[in-house]
Amino acid sequence: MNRTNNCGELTKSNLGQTVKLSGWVNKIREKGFIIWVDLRDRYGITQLVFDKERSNDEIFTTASQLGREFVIEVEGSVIERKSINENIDTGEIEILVTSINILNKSLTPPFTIENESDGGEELRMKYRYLDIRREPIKENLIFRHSLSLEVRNYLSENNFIDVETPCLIKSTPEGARDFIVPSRLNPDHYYALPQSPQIFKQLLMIGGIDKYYQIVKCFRDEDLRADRQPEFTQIDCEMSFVNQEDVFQQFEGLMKRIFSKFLGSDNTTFDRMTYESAIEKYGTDKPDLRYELLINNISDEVKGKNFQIFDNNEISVCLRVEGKSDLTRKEIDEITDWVKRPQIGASGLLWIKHNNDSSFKSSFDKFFSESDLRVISEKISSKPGDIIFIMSGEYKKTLEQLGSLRVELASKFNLIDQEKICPLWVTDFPLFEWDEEEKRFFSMHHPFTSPKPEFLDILDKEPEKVIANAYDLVLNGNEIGGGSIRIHDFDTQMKVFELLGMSKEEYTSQFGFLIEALKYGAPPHGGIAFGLDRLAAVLKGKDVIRDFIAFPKNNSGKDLMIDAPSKLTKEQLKDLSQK
RNA sequence: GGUCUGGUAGUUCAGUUGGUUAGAAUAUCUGCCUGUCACGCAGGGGGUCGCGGGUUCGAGUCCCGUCCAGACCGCCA
Repeated sequence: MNRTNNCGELTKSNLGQTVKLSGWVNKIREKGFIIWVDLRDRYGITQLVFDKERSNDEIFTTASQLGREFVIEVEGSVIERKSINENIDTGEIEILVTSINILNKSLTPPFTIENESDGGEELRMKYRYLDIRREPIKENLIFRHSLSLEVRNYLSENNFIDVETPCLIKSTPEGARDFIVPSRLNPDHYYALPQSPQIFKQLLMIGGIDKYYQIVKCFRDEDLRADRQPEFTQIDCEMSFVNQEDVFQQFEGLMKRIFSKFLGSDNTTFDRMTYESAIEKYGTDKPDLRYELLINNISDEVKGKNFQIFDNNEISVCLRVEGKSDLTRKEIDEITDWVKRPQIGASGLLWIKHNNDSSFKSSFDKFFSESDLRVISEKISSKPGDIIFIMSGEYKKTLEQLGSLRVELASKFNLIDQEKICPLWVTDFPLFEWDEEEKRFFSMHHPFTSPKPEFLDILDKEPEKVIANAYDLVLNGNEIGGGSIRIHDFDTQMKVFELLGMSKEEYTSQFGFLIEALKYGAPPHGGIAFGLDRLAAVLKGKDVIRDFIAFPKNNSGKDLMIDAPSKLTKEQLKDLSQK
């Protein structure tokens, strides 16, 4: 059975050797007297040749009966090709087959097993095992392996140890919806699958494991997106006796190693920005710094001209797009329609053209004279040839809408330098977020995030103003990781639970074990978690994480291949004491 | 929970104002082919137009409902 070589390695240097290969029939080309078969395995493609002169009849007949994706094993000699195929590594040689064994037949696959498959998403997911035979998917899985190996090596070299934490844990109401698992032995009681090993890693710190990591599955029962799966993998890390700066240094090291190994970039610089200025300048907490296109606040400049939109709104902000003053009315209308879609929800879009002849033209000329427009132009340093898009409205909403437009315009006008790598620490997140519906505070990160010490004295009085020791790592506009310095002090933790509207009974029953643990010498600690699936996709410049996961779920959380989730039998339900 | 887009041959898609036998490419099958590698040439087979109802002389096309898929909003501590 044993193959002597794989299908990706034979070259001219192997000429004359007798080899044995195994694999799948990728493609058959028949020309009457001669048959070529592209044999494919994980490592590549090798061309087999059968012909009426050099092969015996039996072998030639067998070859003529092959179909796509048949699994075969062949023996033969490595010979030089008469015409070279420069597209593949083995293109200089072929195998003149002397014996062939069909190990398994195959139905004709429902889509082509090629780099650019003709198969749609749904089919590829249903027959994922065939999809994985395709080079791009296979390469993604291999890449993911290399990435996670590199992460393990770095963390292990830096004294982190891999500790496994349980998957059947306790449900908590805070945060994302839990996936629930009924307990057969304890009727009416339920486990939850972890949204992250958060509390366990903190308990490991209290247990004296001062540097922990785990590449771990996490589960969140929320709606999916192209970059979000209900089960996903985190690189989960925690360290004791550290502050935010220590965490940054440690994980910039990890990222630099990854960028160097996988992107060939040896001197990436990490920017830093507070949450507040990210929102102000980019309208998002995950700015893409590969292009400029900053948001400018022109509220002061535009007020007082009797133009209601500007006068009555909280904020007026603009984007200056270089060299686009020649956009037509139709093009501007299209952009306006884009921001007015319900997904963005803007009520409109105003514009000023800074024409090439230095004159100005705007969509609100009725209210603004040329010199009024010049004031705005000077404020944001526009140049002849630029166009300025303006939105007005409520503070955060408007910034976010213009932020969405910023991303859209960057891609529409090709402003993104794909070669750039722009990692950014976003820092100083608020500790709490006010929820208007439930009329209470929620943790912006999670309830174990520590407030910055200088805000401790206003924690009670003005919780909305408290800044947390929390941070995200953003790469090219994607949130690839996030973490915080945790609360290690018993009193502060109780205070935070109370501010979240929890009674002593509630937080004791939900997090009693953690509160108890904080009383037994909890060290100061903090950490970070990276989304491995997303990191892999972002490093490869892809938006969709599904193809970096061997067996992903679809848009509605289903696995189309195994047909999950599915109904249970009455017997199973009875066992679980469920109705 | 919501918005949008799509569902026609194994597959990817086209299908005009509602009008003859629903097309193309590719895959598949047969024959031919003395060096192919997106091989080529000739021919054949292949359709519940997602499903249900309605309008109409007549529906792939229009209307209503429903299912499925994808993108997004809400959601994702």
